[in-house]
Amino acid sequence: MTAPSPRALTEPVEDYLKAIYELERRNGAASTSEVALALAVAPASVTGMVRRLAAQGYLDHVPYRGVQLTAAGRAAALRTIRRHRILETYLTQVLGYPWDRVHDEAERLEHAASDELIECLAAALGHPTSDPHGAPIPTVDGLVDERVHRTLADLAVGHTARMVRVASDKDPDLLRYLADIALRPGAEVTLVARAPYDGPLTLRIGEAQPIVGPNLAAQVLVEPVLTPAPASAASATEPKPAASRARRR
Amino acid sequence: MTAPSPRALTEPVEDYLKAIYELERRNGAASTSEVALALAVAPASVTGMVRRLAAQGYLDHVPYRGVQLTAAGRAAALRTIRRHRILETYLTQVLGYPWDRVHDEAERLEHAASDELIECLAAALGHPTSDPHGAPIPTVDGLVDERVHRTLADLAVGHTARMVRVASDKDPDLLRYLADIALRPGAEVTLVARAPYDGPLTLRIGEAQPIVGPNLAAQVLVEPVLTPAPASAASATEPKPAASRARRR
DNA sequence: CTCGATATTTAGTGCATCCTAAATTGTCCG
DNA sequence: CGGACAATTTAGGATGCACTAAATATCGAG
Repeated sequence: MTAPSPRALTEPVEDYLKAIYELERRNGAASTSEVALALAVAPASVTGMVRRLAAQGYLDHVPYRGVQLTAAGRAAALRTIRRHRILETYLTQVLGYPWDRVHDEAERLEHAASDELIECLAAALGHPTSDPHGAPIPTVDGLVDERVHRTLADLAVGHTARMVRVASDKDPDLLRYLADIALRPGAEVTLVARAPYDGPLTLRIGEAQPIVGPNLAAQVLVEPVLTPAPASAASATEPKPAASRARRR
Repeated sequence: MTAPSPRALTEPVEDYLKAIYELERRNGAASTSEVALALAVAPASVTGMVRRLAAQGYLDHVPYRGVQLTAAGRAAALRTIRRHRILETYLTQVLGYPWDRVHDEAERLEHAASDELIECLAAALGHPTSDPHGAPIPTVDGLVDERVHRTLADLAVGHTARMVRVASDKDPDLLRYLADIALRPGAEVTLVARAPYDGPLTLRIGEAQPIVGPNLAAQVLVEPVLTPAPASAASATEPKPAASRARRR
């Protein structure tokens, strides 16, 4: 019981935890400025909030070094993510809500909907395990299959996936290139690096030289390849030993 | 254009406007302390908020005298009420959401849902004109049929209605009494007075002496009787000349 | 190993919203 | 008409969360 009350997180708090969770998952660590970028707030604001969240047991903060979610923080983040994805799924599948607005709508509703409503929607949907973008929906007790990534945008740095399809109408040049060199059935891409938040990615396709692509990552569908590289291969969230590129010392 | 931006009302602001609207409709006026009672905040807080809302053109405030919604304020209140009622209807009818929790859920969602989502839900429901409690749902352009009241709780002071049915399991004594003396088919009740917020009511049934009842008003279904008494009989919201018992001078 | 570029934190503020306690005003009764 | 009492407003704070500007720490280059 590090966290105080059961359902008393403010909207900003939920957003911070969610963003930190996502950064940790994708980059292995979350720095002040990355969080600031993700939430579109000033770095100094992040420092302040981080201090408070650390005091409340949602994360560990080593000044000038970075943050790590605690179990409580991860649980809170996952609950918010579950809400978000259930909502997106419901809005899309049941209400036929327009694609381009589903995300923002869910972003606002996720803070207002009760757990009860969310479970009600989940039931109506037949307890889906992934949202319309293919992202996994955490279970009620906070378990996610972290290995499921459906687009390049969801890949963690250092991980490899099998490219499945490139579906987009924008940026036809790069897409043609990708289709040419990479879409031999089952081609594999490895995410070498990524710009701070949702910027361009650096990819290695097969054994070729790494290339830098603009961010159409969300258009490239992939299927995960079990990478032995970075130690852990856990599917749950519990004891996840601070992934690949967190600097020790 | 008295109100500044289109969709930039905070949650507290929407709640204040909604409460003031409801008080104005039911009592003909809204005093600081009634608003405070309705929102469970200190009277001093109401004064402060009222000052701000008046400055922004949502209401007129005569210090020590009370508040009146402006057209802008009424429009904002009605939009929130529309959201609330559409949400309640959807939760109840489509999701089978438990009765006792619909209200609170809608209360939170109404501040987060976009107009677009609300219209989407309304369409899915076939554009209902009243919510599960029988309360009228304002239209998109802010029109309500103020004459529709389905329970005694919705009756304005001074108005008369025909009692239709008493449906409740609690307070059997009073109910039996009501059934005895008042439920001759088509008996009429007039609301003489009501306690500050949702407290007991004073009713006159037919020509009998007024009686004071505890608040089971929500259990007594009524059907409106057009009362000629208080001047206006408008069905819209626009030029509604400050109902019955607002003290002039 | 020192220096500078960059990341991070501290300091000092602002705004929205709430609170309590202390004036102030309005009303109504004798 | 003059209080007394209730309703209301003012004064003075507190909290959450954001911001800017000014320190300060870290890290990679030379």
